[in-house]
Amino acid sequence: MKHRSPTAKDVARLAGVSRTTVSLVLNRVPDARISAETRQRVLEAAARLNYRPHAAARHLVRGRSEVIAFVMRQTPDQIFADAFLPEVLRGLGEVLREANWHLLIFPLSPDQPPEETTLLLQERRVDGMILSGPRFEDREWLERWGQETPVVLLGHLAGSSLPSVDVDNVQAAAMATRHLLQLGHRRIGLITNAPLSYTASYERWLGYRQALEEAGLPYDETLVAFGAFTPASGAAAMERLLKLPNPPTAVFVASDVVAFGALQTIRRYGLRVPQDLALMGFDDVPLSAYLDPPLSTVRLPAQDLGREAGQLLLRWIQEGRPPTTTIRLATGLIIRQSCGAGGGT
Amino acid sequence: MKHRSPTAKDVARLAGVSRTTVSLVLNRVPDARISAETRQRVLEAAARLNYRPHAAARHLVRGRSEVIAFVMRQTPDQIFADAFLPEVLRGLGEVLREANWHLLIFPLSPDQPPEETTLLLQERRVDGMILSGPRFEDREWLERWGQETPVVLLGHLAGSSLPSVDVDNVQAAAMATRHLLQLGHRRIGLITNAPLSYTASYERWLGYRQALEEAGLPYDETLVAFGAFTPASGAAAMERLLKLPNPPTAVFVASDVVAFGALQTIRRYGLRVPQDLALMGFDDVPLSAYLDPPLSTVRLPAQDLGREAGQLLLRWIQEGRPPTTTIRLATGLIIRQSCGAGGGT
DNA sequence: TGGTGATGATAACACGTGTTAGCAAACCAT
DNA sequence: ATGGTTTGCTAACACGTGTTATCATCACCA
Repeated sequence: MKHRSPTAKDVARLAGVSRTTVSLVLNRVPDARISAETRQRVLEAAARLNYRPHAAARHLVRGRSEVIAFVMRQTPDQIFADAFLPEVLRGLGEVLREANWHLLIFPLSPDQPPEETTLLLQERRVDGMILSGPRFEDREWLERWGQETPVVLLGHLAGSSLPSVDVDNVQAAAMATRHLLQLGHRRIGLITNAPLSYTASYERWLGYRQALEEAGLPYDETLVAFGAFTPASGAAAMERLLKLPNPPTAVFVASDVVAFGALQTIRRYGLRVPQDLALMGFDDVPLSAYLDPPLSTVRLPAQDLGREAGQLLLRWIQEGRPPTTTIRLATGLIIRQSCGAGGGT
Repeated sequence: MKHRSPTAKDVARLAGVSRTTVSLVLNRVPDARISAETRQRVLEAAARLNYRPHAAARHLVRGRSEVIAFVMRQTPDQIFADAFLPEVLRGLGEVLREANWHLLIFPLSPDQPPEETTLLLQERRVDGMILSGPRFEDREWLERWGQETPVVLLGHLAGSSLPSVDVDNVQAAAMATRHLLQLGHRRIGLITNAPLSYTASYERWLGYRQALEEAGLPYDETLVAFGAFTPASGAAAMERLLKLPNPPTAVFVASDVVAFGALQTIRRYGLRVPQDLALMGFDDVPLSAYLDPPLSTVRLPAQDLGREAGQLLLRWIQEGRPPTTTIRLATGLIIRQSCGAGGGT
């Protein structure tokens, strides 16, 4: 037989007090006058019954679910490229656990309208959401909802006033490109991680240009090829670069996963990395260290991204007004062998 | 000013009927006698107000949250090895979306006691859970809770009577090993994906033995080395095998990720794959196709795993009694170049 | 002795929904 | 006309909690 789980009424009966008293004790209401002896009895009764308040009842009366949604606005391809998504969730999860909040996962592929997520809010299922990988098309919708409802962007959306957490892509891409420049390369190619309509992609492209400009080098459009999340796209992009009459001596691929495909093409052309062509990736996917040669790349503070996003959102919910902050986390350059500057084996 | 969201009472007022009628209409109660004209008025009012029932209120009165938990019982290392976890979530997400249920993510690292998840159930936050990567230590706990509360295992736990969904590891490992046998190898090594205390690891080891036995070959303990989720562990394991006086001519690595490390060691020893040593992986991690040489491996139906687990759990919840089913999904052999049977480039 | 606070606890309401029992009117058959 | 059935709707309760207003008791002081 199913055991009905104990309610506050049961605790009250066992302790010989009213249900109100139970509530006052267990919620530690500051200015409630309860004698030490009664308090003790209530606590013991609750412990003996192993009482836990019913989340829905609490939600109903308090107006808070203590749940937030993590909306994944990515194609399967992107999720696959986002190899560090589990890390993000881990950071986020830690923050939530400390606050005793919970996380609802809501996959929302780009062919679905963003309106579907508003159901979560209208049904009061969640108190706020983190939108991972916002898209340009979402702007109008966000503009309407973002003012009254807590939303934090993970990734960036140009022109949006919503608080967001992201990596400093421009700085990171510039840093990676500068490194190749310092190694003496003058013809440096770029393979993007995605079409430029994606903010992250655009910003990395910007960083690449910025580094070239600093070095007094012209921007050569033919040296830029476009990837689209997958290794296959990287393979095709690299092929285009290698077929140039005057191919680059180094290529910055703005995604490790795309770089895997690029590397495959390089091998197919019989070229050696880094001797014939230096390669630099982006993301520091866990497997990059195990490529041949190990891939130099840019490391993202994935766990911190999740943590910061969670803290920002909780702050908004608890304080009632949006923090105007935009957080940009710094990245780190990971030098391995593929760029030609590597140390040991 | 925050707009108070409309309740059923508002709809009732606008339609000029009682709240009860609104509820009867919107829930399509079968034997409720409502005139077509009234029904119409209610529907219009609800649409005009954009009314959505409050999930918590519904939950409270119905006794159902329509949320299930996905408990990730993995170390960070394992999650990293579980590169197809996003795929699992996608399959699961589709099933839930169709049923209008939701998914709560609950990370539970192995150093936390499983009891923590019971809070989710005691607070009635979820109606059931999918335990991904159950551990031996969880058995006692599952035995107590699993009888009264819906839990589906993703992965397998020996001796547990709970419904589970998993890959047929024995068959899969035997298939992989058989393939190497058919290529003429007689000294075939095994590098496990994890210690044998992990069921999946144990079963793959079993399949390996089974295939050897079928072929009339003795089981040679020295040819078995133990990995532990990471490439580094694979590198170390392979090193041990290569240092043998009579090393194997082929190695089955029961995890692609571990195989990456193994491959690195092979290279370090100046050996070629597959000419000097044939290699076979397991999991078909997305990047395996882009290794040098592309890794032959076993493909897991990740999306189906999630889908089946979701369906099983929903069935249990809706029918009120546990399905005694244990679902074992078949795998597929992916032949690339690393085992020496590969076709073109 | 009567008034004033402080102390300790509770009755009663609210949150928003699903559901059961019942009521009034209309309809039908005898 | 009368009694029974069907039709269309609603009042009232339940779910489990947080919170406010109120009540009883007792101590204290003038």
